[in-house]
Amino acid sequence: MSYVLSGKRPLSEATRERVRRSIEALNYHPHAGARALASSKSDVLALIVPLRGDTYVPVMMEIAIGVVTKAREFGYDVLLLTNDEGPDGIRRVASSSRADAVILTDIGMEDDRIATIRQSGVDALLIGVPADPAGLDCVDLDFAEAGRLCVEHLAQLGHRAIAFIGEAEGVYRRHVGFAERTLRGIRAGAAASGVDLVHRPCEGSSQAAGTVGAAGAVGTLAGTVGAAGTLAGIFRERPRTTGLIVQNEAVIPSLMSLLRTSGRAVPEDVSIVALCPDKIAEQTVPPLTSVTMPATELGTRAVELLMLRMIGNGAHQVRLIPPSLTVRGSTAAID
Amino acid sequence: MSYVLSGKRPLSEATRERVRRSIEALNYHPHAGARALASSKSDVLALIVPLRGDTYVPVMMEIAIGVVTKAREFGYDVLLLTNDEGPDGIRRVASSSRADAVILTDIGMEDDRIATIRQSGVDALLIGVPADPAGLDCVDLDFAEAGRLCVEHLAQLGHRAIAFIGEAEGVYRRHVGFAERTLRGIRAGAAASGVDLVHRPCEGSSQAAGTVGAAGAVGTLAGTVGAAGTLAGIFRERPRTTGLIVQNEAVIPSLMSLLRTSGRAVPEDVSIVALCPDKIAEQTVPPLTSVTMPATELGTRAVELLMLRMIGNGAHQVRLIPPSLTVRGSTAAID
DNA sequence: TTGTAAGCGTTATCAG
DNA sequence: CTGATAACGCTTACAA
Repeated sequence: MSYVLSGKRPLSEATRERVRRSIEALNYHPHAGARALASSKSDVLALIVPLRGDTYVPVMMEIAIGVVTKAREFGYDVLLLTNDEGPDGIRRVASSSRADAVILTDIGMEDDRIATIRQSGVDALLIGVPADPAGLDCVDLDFAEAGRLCVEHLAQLGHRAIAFIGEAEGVYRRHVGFAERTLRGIRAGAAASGVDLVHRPCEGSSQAAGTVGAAGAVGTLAGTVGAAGTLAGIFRERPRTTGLIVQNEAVIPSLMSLLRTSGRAVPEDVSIVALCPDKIAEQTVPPLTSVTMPATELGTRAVELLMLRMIGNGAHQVRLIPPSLTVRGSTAAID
Repeated sequence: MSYVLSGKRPLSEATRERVRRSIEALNYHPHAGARALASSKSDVLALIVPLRGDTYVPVMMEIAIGVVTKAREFGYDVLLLTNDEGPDGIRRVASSSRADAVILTDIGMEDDRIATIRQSGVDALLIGVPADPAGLDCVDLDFAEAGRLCVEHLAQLGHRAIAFIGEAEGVYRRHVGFAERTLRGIRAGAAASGVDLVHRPCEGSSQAAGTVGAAGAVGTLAGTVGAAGTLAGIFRERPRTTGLIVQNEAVIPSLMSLLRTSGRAVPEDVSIVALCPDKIAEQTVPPLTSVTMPATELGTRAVELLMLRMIGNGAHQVRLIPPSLTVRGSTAAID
């Protein structure tokens, strides 16, 4: 017997010890491949991350760390795939038995990888929620509720005109779930509180970001608007705007600079609430009131749910993590 | 024969076609485990990333993307490990043949994982350079040269008093290679140009970051200093400082804010040159003159070199990527 | 409680 | 050029 039956069947303490010694003496190490072959389990999870630049990177990394750490606790290793292989990547690792299950991120409302998952029957877990999550396991922050929370906070402080500075335009065009849900939540919140709302997508990327003060034109990508342009536009169209909700973490620094440059003090003249990891929120001056983006937790929960599913747990589920808003220095009551 | 000998030996067009049909008909997919067992090659690379918070995350992520993308070109998959397994992680994947080689990041001058690599004889590639790279393959940005470049640029613009705002103190305590080399390069550059230099570690993390303007004390971690404290200290001790070199990308936003708050204009009163990814440098207002951190390239080069080694390429080597400085809006001549 | 042997799906070797 | 057949190292079912 290949010894290390690690509890698979009753063993006498005698042989158990005998085996232990041999395993030491021979410096024995089970061969992962052989094991996978015989047991038809690879003990590997595949994590698929986007390689696009318009999704905020630190969040992805935190998710990955969370996934790897938690997976190890269950004895699994994690294979990292980028999304440029598309649905084929999933097929590849699944049908070659390189991985036992896949974890997807950056889920679109109508994600083309979902069909592949349904067909191939791989165990899968989505970090994010598609339009139709039937028969799928998903984890995500409750973005709609998060959005609502932001508006509510601002409304309670007396703000009547609010602008939502969202993700890059491409994100909405791709119908990425979290972006759409946030927007929906914010709109609902605005309607409920009766506050005036505008939504402006905003590029987080380089060239379009901010060129106020530097020589040069604003916005390099045709039709897209960076932080500078977005902000200017907002105050031009709605001069009475006093509340800002920001989801695109990449523009936060520019935004703060631009506000100061244009003579608007935070939070005296304008309040900002961000939807981002706490780390980011705490890093600015003043620190930002924010709804936290619990990236690591998303990763760990993903693995936990996936383990349940692989154990054969019955019902598929969409687990939404309730958002929580932390008041910091960037929001204040309006006079 | 398991058919798909993919060119391993001469085949007649006849059988080749016969095989192709069967492979289609049976929806055949080679089993990775079986293949690994028989060929004793897993076609997997292990990438080990730190999970510590004081190393800048976006850089890690970019490296990972670079590694995965390039690895796929060679038909390899990438296993993601965190460094909390330490040397054991390496041993585990190597001795179980889960991976054919490992790529290490966050290399310390005296990295304890190096001993493990030398002993176990795994093919390895370090992204970073330890004190003694003999017998090892390494890739890294030439940080010493990068540091020198920063000083030189500032010196040429006429700055005589320069401050280097470095990584968090813990990074130096751990003797992380890149941090030490940068410092060395900067010191050498300062000596060569005869400019006055001070070096100040700076926490990039949350609480210690900046509390100017917000109620509360500065610096939560005993003995460490955040952006606010660091900056204040610099101008208190050397009021004539006009040049800043920043390596800790996480503090850049706070730094810019703090400078503005304290009434110092960039680049009129103080020039800043950063050592960070272009994306970050372009995102601020004004955009930062910087020496780029070619993270993706580091990842791709790592894989390329590793492939050479696995092919059996002879000599070990340390490949240093020459740094390049891009002038943007944050540096100007001092009258 | 323990030994034995039959696969698991490839690759590699050795005759034809 | 091609078809068998023995490894590869482990799991697991089946006897003992």
